[in-house]
Amino acid sequence: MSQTVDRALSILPLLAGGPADLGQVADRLGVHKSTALRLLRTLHEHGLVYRQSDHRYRLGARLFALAQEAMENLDVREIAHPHLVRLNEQCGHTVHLAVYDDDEVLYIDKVDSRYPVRMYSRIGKPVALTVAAVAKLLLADLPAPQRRALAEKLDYPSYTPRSTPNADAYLQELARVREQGWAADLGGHEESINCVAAPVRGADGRVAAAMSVSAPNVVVTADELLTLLPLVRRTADAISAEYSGRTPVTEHP
Amino acid sequence: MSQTVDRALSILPLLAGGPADLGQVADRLGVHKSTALRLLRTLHEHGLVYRQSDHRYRLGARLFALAQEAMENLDVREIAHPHLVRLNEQCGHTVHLAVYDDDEVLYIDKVDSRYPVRMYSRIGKPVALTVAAVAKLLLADLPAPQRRALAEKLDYPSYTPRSTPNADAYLQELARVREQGWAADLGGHEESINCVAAPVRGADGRVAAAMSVSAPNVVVTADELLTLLPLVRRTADAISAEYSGRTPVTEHP
DNA sequence: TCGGCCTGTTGCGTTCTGTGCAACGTCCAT
DNA sequence: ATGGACGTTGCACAGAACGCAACAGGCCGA
Repeated sequence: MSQTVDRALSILPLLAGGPADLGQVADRLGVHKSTALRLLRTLHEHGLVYRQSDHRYRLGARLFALAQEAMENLDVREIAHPHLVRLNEQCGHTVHLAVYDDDEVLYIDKVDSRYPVRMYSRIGKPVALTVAAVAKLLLADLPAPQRRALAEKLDYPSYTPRSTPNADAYLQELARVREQGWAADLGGHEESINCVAAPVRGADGRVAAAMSVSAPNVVVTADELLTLLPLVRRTADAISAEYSGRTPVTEHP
Repeated sequence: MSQTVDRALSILPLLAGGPADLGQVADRLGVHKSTALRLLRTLHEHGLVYRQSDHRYRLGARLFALAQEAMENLDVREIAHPHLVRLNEQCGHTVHLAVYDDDEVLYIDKVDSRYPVRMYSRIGKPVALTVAAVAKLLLADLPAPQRRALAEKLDYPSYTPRSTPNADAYLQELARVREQGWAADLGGHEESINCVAAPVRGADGRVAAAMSVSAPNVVVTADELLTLLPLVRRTADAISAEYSGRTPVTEHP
C-alpha cells in the first residue's frame, strides 16, 4: 500500500538469505542504486540492517532483539481467553489454560463449568505434575535431559490407584504424549475426575501452554469426554495459530 | 533519511512493548490515523505485524522467521577471517577458529604461523575435546545437564602428564573457563605446544565459536604466550561485535 | 429503541518527499 | 597510467504519501 515502505521491507527477506551489496539489492528491488542506498540507510539507522566491513549489508541485531522482546511480551492468556470461552460454550465443561515455569506448571486461566457440579481449582495454583494432563504436555516438550532430571527429582504421590507410580512410568507416559500430541488424565488425580488436554504452540513450534477440558464422572463418562478430543485439539490449534501470528492472509474489512 | 520508512520502522519497537491499537500508534508516531493505518497495512502485508481479533496490532511471526533464517545463514568464518589474518600479522603465531557441532569441536579456519616451526592441524579435523582450549570454551557454554552428560561420556586420554585426567577435573576446568571468559592449554595435548583462546559470541550471548593462538615452546614460552591474551580477547570481541551485528553507530563515509 | 460516541476506514486535493539521472570520488586490477 | 566497477552526492521533477473531512459500524447509556 505504501510503495516506499514496501520496497524497504522487501529488502529484509532478501538479506535473510545472506549478505548482499548495494548493486545486488538495487537490482533485485528493481530500483536505482541511489534509491536502494536511501532505503538501506534508513533500515540501518533503525538497526535492522548491518553494514559489514566489506560494504555488504546483512540483517542487524535489532531484528533479533525485537523478535525476542515480542516473544516475551506475548500474552498467551490474553489471546487464548476468547477461545476458552467459546470452547466452554460448546461443551459446557471446565476449561483450563496452564503454562510451565521454573519446574512448575501453573493454571493461568479458567472458565468454569456450566454444570452444577464443578471441580475445584484455582488460577495460579501449581498443578500436580505427575498426573495432570496439561503438565504431561508441558513437560513432554522439555529437552530430554531436563525432562529426565525433573522426572527423577519428582515425588510420585498415590492420589488414586491410577496415579503415575514412578519416574520410569512417567517418562514413558511423556514419550507417548509427545508422540500423539495430546494428553489425558483419567482419574489419576481425583478418582472421579477426567481431563483431556491439547498443546498450544508458539512460532518456534515449542509448546507454550496447554489447554484442558475437565469433567467429573457424574456428568460425563471418560469415554464421552474423549469424544471431545477433536474439538479440544481444534481449539488449541486455533490458539496456536493466533499466538504464533501465523495467518496466511488477514482480510482488511 | 526516508521519512515514510522511518515512521514505519518506528512502529516496530513501539509494538515490541505490547499490542497497541490504531489510535495509540498514530499518537505515538505523531501522525494522522490514516497515515498510521497505511503504514500498519504495509507492515502487515510483509508479515512483520499481526492484527489480532480485537483489532490491536502486535509484532508478527515473520519477524521470528527472518531472525531465525538470518541466524542460520550467518557465516562465522567469513566474518572472522580478516580478523584472524590481522591477529596473525600482529603476533605471528598460528591462529585457529573452531565451532561446536554434535558433540564434536571442529577447526573451521586457520592462519598458519609465520615462524618456521609450525604445529600440525587441519581444517575440519575434530579437536581433542578434553584438552584443547577452544573445546573448553565451547563446551563450557553448553547447558549444565548437557555439559555434565557429555563430560561423563568422554574418554580422557593421557596425551601428556598435564592432560585432563577425568570428568570431575574437566567439569571443574569448564567452570573456571566459563567464569574467566577465556581458556588455555599449556602442554595438555602435545608437550611442547601452548594455546590461549577466547570466545566469539552471537547476538544472543551464547558462544558461537572460539578462537585460539598456538605456539610451540621453542618459539615462545607459555608465559610469553599468555601476554598475548588481551590481544586475543580483543580480537574475539571484535569478531563477536561484527557477528552479532551490534554496532552503536556506523559512520557513513 | 434510539442517539451519541468512539474507533477504524475511505476518497481526494495538496504538497512534500522519494525518485532517477548524471556527475563525481574512490578503489582495484589491468 | 587507465579503464572499469562500485558507492556516493545534488538536483529537478513527478508522483506518492500526507492530512483532512466525511463515512461506517459497533458499543453503551439513556
